[in-house]
Amino acid sequence: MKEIPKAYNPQDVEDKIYKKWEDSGYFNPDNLKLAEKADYFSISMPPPNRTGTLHTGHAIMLAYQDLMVRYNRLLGKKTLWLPGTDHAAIATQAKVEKELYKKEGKTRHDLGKENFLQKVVEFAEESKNIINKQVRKMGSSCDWSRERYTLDEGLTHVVKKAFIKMHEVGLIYRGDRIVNWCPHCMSTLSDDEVEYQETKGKFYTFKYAEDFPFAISTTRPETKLGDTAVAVNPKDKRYKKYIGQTFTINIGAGEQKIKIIADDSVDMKLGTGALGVTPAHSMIDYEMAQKNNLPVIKVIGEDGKMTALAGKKYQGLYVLAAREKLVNWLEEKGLIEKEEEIDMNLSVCYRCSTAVEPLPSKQWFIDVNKKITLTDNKYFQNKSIKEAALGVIKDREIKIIPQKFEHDYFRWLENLRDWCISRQIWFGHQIPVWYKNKGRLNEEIFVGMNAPKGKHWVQDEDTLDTWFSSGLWTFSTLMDKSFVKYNSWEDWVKGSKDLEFHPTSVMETGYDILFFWVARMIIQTTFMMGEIPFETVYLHGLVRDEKGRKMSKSLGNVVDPLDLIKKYGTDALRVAMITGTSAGADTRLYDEKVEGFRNFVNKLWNISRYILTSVSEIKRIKDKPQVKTLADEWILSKLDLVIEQVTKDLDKFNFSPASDVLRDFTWNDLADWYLEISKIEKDKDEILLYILERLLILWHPFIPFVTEAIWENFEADDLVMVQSYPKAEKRVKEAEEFNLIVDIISLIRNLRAENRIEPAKKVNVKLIGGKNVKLLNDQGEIIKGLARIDNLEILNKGEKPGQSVGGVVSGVEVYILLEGLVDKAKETKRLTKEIESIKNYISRLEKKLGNQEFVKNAPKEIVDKEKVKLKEQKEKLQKMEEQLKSIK
RNA sequence: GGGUAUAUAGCUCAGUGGUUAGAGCGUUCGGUUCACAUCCGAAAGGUCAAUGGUUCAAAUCCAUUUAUACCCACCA
Repeated sequence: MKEIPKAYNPQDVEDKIYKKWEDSGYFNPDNLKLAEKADYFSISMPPPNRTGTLHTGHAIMLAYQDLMVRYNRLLGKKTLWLPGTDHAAIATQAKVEKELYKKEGKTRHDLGKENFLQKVVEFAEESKNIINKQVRKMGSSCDWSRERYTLDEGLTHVVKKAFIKMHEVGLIYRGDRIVNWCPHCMSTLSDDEVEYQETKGKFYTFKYAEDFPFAISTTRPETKLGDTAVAVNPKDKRYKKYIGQTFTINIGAGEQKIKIIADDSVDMKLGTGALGVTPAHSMIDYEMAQKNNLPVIKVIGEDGKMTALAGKKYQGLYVLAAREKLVNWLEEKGLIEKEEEIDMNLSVCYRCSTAVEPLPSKQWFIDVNKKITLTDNKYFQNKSIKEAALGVIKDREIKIIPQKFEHDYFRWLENLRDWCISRQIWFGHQIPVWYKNKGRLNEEIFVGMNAPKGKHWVQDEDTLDTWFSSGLWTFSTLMDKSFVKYNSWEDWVKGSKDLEFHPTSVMETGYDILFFWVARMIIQTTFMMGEIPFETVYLHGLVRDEKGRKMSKSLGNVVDPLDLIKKYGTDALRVAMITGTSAGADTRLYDEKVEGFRNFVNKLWNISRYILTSVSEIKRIKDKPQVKTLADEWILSKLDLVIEQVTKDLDKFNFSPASDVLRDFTWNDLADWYLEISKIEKDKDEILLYILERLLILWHPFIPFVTEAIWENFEADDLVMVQSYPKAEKRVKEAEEFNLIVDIISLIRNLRAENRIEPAKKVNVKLIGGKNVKLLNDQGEIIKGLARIDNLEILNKGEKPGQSVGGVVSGVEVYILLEGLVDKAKETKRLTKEIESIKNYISRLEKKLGNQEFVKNAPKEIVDKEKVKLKEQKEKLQKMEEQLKSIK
């Protein structure tokens, strides 16, 4: 007999086990021994950013996905979990820039594009290695042979194809628009990359000039240097007479012509009810300017400083300095009427928290409203991107769990504006567009896979939004890495065997990137493939600290998943993150919680140790062993119920309840009760092994390491990760269960009588579904305190099932209410009560309807309604009576 | 400003119209050489946020209120 350590030590086994898994080749579906017509199950791993290390968000995602993947693999499906990483353009570049500045005091421009990119690539490679090591540490059973990277050759090729195809049908266009500009990253941002911070701001009310007829209000006086109009509400009597007039002012930028325009969107109550229109630096103002044909004057540059158009006095100043200077000047001139402190939301860059500057700029956009028709694509038959992406969720082709997020998804899409996809970043997919004579009148543009022939073609310097490539992730990763042998896109798609795993089965990710990523995958995949990217979206919540706060460096409450793994083991961390939470709900993670599951893992280890060391021979038990006592029958039927419940829960993505059920069975029923019995009633080897074997498989998706480590004791057999999932046997008849309980109670009495259990000690009666036996008097009221078995007269075995077990305590008649597994008594009682209640109701209804006066006088609808009710209740009654009969 | 959640034991959470509302942790008490102190047993602890309504029956459905969280918009 092999020595099994007293306590489970994850550190000793995890790496070894992972290596064993990886060496087995079973992460790769091609190596699974499968039934011929096996279904597939596939998940694309959301690629972690190559920006450093994994955090708890990654850990929870890996735990969920590995759980689903292992479960489906055990079910015998052709299972693929495809790993990879994301280059994360802005994020990665920003990180390297920060390091560079910290270490060498240099900017990317000091290094030059080539040298800088070299550094980024090195950093990204290093990050990848760290990340992949950590993904392994989490026990992820993903197929490393299929690992992909958003910047690898194949994917880059797909990205270009996507751009070109979208351009061809007119979805991608180049245009002048107001974009969100981050002066620090020196790049555009999409609307979703802008965040808001609550800040205190000053709300100034002033006149442009002494002779200007009224004052305007703003929080950003410096932008007023670029004003070309003042907008007022057309209903506003104060200003009606000025509409259409033009005034000339000079606040430092030279002569500015200000036209008074009317616009419904102006709030008459806010400030003076007059709004200075700065077309170049506000989205709304820009729209007004378009409507009214106003000039756009750009007074703030890409570097966040005032431009020449802002006037000599202000040129070159940062916006805040310019603001101060202008306000001082206005004060001197006595033009300021009011200065108020207000709370406002400042737009900031989601990467570097720099204030975002809206700027007019020429960029590439995806048109979300243009209707297009594509051959062989059912989603795009005179449909826009918006409509197609709405349709797949509305038609429930894609299911979102939890469903409440569908609402958010719809609202986001409905309000979606054209998506700006060009970024002024060096690291990423360079836009596949070449120019000749860029910016001149005779400019030529070429869009294609490679540079066109001929001289003087220069490729667009910009790169694509990182989400443009991630949006293609589910299918691009399944296409052959090498496309060289294919002549066309169609050939490539046809020749890529792995596309059999597409659409992927599940997309599991955090709800925080529903818009960023999930929505874009839907958009781009339906467009490129005429296929949905995934069938189900499972969204998990954010991981928070013990107090429910977001983890952040500044709060110092960041939990490193690796620390927890070191302390408690991967299994404990995994199950701690999944238990006690539901889809879309945030999870709190803290030491005590993980510790609790470490204790459980150790418990399972010891249960196994006990069984494996006490049986005479360790072997697999294929068929249900022979039942010798009622305790055997009980534990085996309980196991069946557990299998049934767990399977049902996992199929419905209810992970937490599944682990609860398993834990309850393992700890309360098996360890605390049945193992104790087995010490007295001998000859239970087969049953113990039978249960252990199945229990390990059931637990495996949750806690893969410890289950595999224990499984190693079944030496002759393959890994637990490729066993077949247990199926529930036919449920034993309820009467048997009933008798079983009675017998177990008898058993306890006998044990007492033989002095094998101390008579004074209260007996553990948790055997019944983990619940206590409670005593009721004949009124059905609880007699406080636990049933002392000593005081009970156990019923005869022949007692009719469906009734409580009765007895006498101190002269009072009592009933044991059997809860949990055997709930016949409970169910009977409940049904009887309900039936009585409904009967009562029915008789009242009948009486009412039998009353001629009521039928005559009451409105017809009410009478009809009552009739319908009566019918419904009668049906219900019948159902219940049948139910009651079936129980009896 | 618009929206979406959430509110159940000291804490973290189950409970998806039907008995007497549950679990884990924590607390208190008792035990423990014999698989496990990373253990075992027991107890205490609840106006199910408030109010009103629907229903034969409400923690559960509806409305209002209060509190909290998140998302979106606006930022004149």
